[in-house]
Amino acid sequence: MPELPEVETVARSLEPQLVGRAIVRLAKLDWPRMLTPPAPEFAALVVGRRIEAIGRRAKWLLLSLDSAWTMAIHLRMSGHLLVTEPAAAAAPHVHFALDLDDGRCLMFDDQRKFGRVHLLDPIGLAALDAAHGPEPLMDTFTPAILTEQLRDRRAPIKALLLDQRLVAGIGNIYANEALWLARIHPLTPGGALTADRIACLHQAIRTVLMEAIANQGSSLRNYRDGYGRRGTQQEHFNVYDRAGEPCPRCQMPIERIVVAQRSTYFCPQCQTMG
DNA sequence: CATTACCTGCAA
DNA sequence: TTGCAGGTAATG
Repeated sequence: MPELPEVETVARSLEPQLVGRAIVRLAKLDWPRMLTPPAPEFAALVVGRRIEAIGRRAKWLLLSLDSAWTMAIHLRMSGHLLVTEPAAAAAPHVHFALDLDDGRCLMFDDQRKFGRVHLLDPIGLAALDAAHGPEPLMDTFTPAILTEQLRDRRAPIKALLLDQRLVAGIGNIYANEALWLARIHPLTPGGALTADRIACLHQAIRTVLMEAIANQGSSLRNYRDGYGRRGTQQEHFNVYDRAGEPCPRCQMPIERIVVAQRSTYFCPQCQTMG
């Protein structure tokens, strides 16, 4: 469910609740395959440790412990994290919970069980970092870098935007929204985009992600922040999940096609291949 | 490269 | 009953 803006919102909402807290117990684990390493080793490495900082890389949440280890959490499609009273860990989709030293509990609720929690040493953390492309909201993401990434690529630009090795953190919603904003047809081969269109796309990616963060992300089904609050960006979608509705720019009905096995929404009039 | 698998729940 | 859902890894 969450893309970069949602994960960023979760990180910011968890920070005041978790930084400085110590982990006192692995309180629940009813879906063991979500955890690496396995529970006994995991518990031995985290119990008694303090959470020093919370960050994000791509769609991964990173909890730095006061040791060499980092807890890396991926919410995948339906996961969310909450800090609340320990009794709430009994809820049916809470698969993992850590008791904290303030009497509260960090819990991972995940209906579809795709989410993952990994404990990484510095080498593992470096590998995670290296597996992803530039962060689109950092200065390292430039039109020149994007041009480099798209050179000679024949795949549709929509598919390329979902590839985390090209640019980190974009998912299905914001790929659709960024292409609409840049007026680019989702089937345009990546390598066929001209320099000015790539510059436009670069700016569009940053704009849609920053706007979504300002609205605490999009809550369609499961997404909530670390306090259980919904985002409001879903109220501002221009094309996502709006097949048949008029394009906000030209009134032509939005179309739905499938690209890279994902629903793709676009305006057939104002989004072009060239 | 494109399928398929991983899971559950909801709406058509 | 079928298809679809904010993601990615593992297969052909």
